[in-house]
Amino acid sequence: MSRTDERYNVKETEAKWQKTWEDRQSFLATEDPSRPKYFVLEMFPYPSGRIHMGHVRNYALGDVVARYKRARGFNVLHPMGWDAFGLPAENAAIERGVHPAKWTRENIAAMREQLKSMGLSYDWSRELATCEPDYYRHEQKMFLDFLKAGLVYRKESWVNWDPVENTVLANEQVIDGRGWRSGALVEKRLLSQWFLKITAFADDLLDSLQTLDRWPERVRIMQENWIGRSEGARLSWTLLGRDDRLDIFTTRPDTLFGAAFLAISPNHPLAAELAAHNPALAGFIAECNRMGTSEAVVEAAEKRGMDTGLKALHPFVPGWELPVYVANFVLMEYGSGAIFGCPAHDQRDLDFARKYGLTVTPVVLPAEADAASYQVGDEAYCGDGTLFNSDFLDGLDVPAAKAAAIARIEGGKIGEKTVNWRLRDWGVSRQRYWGCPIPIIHCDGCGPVPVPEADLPVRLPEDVSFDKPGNPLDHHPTWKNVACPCCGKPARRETDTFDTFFESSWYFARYCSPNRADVAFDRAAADYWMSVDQYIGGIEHAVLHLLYSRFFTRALKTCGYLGVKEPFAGLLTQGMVCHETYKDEAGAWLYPDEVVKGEGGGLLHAQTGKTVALGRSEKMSKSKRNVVDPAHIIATYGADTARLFMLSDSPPERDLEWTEAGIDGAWRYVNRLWRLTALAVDSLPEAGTIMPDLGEAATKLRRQIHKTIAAVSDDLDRFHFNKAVARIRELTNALGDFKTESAGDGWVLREGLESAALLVAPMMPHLAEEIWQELGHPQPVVDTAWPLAEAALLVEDSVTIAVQVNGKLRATIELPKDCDATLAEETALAQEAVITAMSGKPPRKVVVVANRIVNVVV
RNA sequence: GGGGACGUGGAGAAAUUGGUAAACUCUGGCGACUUAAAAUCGCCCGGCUUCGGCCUUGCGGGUUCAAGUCCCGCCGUCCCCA
Repeated sequence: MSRTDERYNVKETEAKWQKTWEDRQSFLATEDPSRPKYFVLEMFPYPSGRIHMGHVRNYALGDVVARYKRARGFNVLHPMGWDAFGLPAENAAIERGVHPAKWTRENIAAMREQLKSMGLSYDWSRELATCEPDYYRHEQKMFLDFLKAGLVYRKESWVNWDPVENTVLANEQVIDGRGWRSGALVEKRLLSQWFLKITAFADDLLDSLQTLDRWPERVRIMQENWIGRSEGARLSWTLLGRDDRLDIFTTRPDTLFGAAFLAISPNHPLAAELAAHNPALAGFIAECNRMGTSEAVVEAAEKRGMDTGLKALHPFVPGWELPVYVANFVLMEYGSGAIFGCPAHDQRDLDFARKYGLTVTPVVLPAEADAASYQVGDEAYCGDGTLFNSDFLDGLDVPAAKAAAIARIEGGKIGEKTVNWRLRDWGVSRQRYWGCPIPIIHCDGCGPVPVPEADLPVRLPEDVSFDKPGNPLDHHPTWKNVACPCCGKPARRETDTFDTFFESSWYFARYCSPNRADVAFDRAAADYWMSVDQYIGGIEHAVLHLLYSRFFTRALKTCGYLGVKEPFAGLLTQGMVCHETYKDEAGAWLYPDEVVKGEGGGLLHAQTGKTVALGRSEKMSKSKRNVVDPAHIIATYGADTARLFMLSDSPPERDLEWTEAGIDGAWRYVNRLWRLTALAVDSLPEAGTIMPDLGEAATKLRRQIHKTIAAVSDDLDRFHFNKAVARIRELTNALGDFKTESAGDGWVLREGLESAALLVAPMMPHLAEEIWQELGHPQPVVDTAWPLAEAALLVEDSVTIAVQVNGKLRATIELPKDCDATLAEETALAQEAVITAMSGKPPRKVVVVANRIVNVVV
């Protein structure tokens, strides 16, 4: 049997190299101050039980970066772990009677095997799972340290309460106002909850975005909007007939002379007070509270209000009384929960004024408008202009008027310039079992008391039952009954657990010293590895996870845990993996493997033979059944093929279209490169032979080899993986077409195959190792340095230049590189096609761009 | 409503600072090998053409010797605030 008849044995080969790497401990990371470090991290998965294509893409991308940086001489840290707390485990417990801990640990074991089959270069000795006490004990300590540092407080806050399940629901578990499982109408309840003071760092979280120059612009913009800094003024108004005053926040103090009303939130204390004696108002407030209070709902809803009968006195105009409304579009959480309305220059205020017949006085005059005739119709004017109708502000532009109004406010001691934030403090209490216990004990005498550090961790009891609705920690017979650490009297443990974003806010740093039991971080190790040099994951975490982690890192720095304040120096947000969708005649979704191609090219149901309707390509999701199981793909084609497909065609930040044809194409390439090597290897000179004299064709191929090395290196540096793949394929095509006729030819072919193996190794590590070994190298690729391009081969001595006449391509000419402009011009003008195109006219101008183009203008 | 991204062949996509549009791949077509098929290999594949060329990067303008790339105005799709 000749070697060409052999097939590439994926299964054996991939298993062999995975074992080799493991035996050699190739990816074990240790601190080594003599080498530059590189910390590359992919967002750790929730252990749902099986990996999906999104994981495959994420981890394939990360592994390319890790292996490439390793080959380039960096000391690489590339760890993996499990975001192991969360609701699905509790759902499994309720639905299938399996304990969350068992369910989670089994899922982790299954997914670990799946990840290992991908051949990823993780240091598995650093693996962590957030549900284990040796992980979460440290975050209980952090919480207590944050408490000492004044970064934690307790306050009452509204939650979604499911009265049937006796439990709190996350916003996404409330569908059309009802609990997702029970279907019961959700109630709002006030609960005492713990908050982390993320707003204490609002300024720095915003300003430091500018230093994150290796983050995508759009993620920075999203965070900027989320933090939402706005400058304005706090202003307190006198209320007629009352001793107290009403504080409002405004970003437009310049428009105070256009004020028509004041409005307070339905949840404002003043509203509650007035409603006590006013049933109509109480009814209106109740109605407002049935509507959601999110900004989105408020924006969309009709602007409605009710006059309280109260009057407020204008701060600048004696005797000017304004009505005070309760209005549904004023949020208690923003500013002070009260505003003044200037209808002419704010759309919401205008809608409101028109509805309730309030006066609309314009005070900002647009540049071209006439002061005498200017009026505001259905659209408020929010642009720049000159103040009028405004007493001491008349004639000023908007910024100057703001400053002048604030100066007058401050002078009168009725308010001050202030900055307001959209960002709210982070409520971390969850009324859930499967999470990290909050280390607090409630004592009737002493109040909430921190668990003494010596008693940490507060372990989650495993002997719980999910028979009853509600939080199992609450109805555990003994767990919550403890003595107060202060007075020793009977007290109760906090039964709330942390939001699971808590665990993911510091896991990256834990990888630096995951096995230290006594401390969360070994300072020397953390100082060496942090920050993460490249973080890779989905755009869906652009705001919450990334912002919480940035906050947490700052809080940890404040408490002396870490030396850095930014967790992630570089960020790559990958696109989704999409697939076509299919529906049968009844309109039910079909899995891709239920669909076959018919004779005429139409789609048919594999079993019934009935027509299948093709839908648009969408993100793979269980509900639309447009999913392909990575395990099946890897079992059939191998990890390298799956990885190659993930990296080919689309740039990483864009969505990727999964196709059967595409995976076939990747599979063909794997075999092609293998076959090319297997076929050629016997006729090649030994590895390490000195370069003989080369013929013209061999020299040309060498140039291409070294240009490819340079280009692929550059592509990988910039995460242009699809371009890198294209260039390696181009090189492979050239190697396949190359005819070896002399010893020199064989030498260059070897150089080409070796280069292809090394270049492709970050993407297809198993195949690369196999080829590399086949080519006679005893040392694996994983311990081989990245190839370097010979600079002399990157420069061409002649270049092809385009010749245009009036901007239209007429000829191409071959010229020595960097040649004289005169030579270029003369050669260009001598071209027959150029002469024809000029049709006898003399050139008016000739533009010569060296090594690129000659443009003749006639 | 506000903020952002994107729009290039039948499809995914390439195209340093404005400088030869469509690299690489998929699909499709033709052919070779084969008893046949698979696999593999070779050729073709934006449109029109009087075979000289002409047109073509969502649409309409503009700047420039030169625009996929820059500017202005539209249209469409997607994402975030949610």
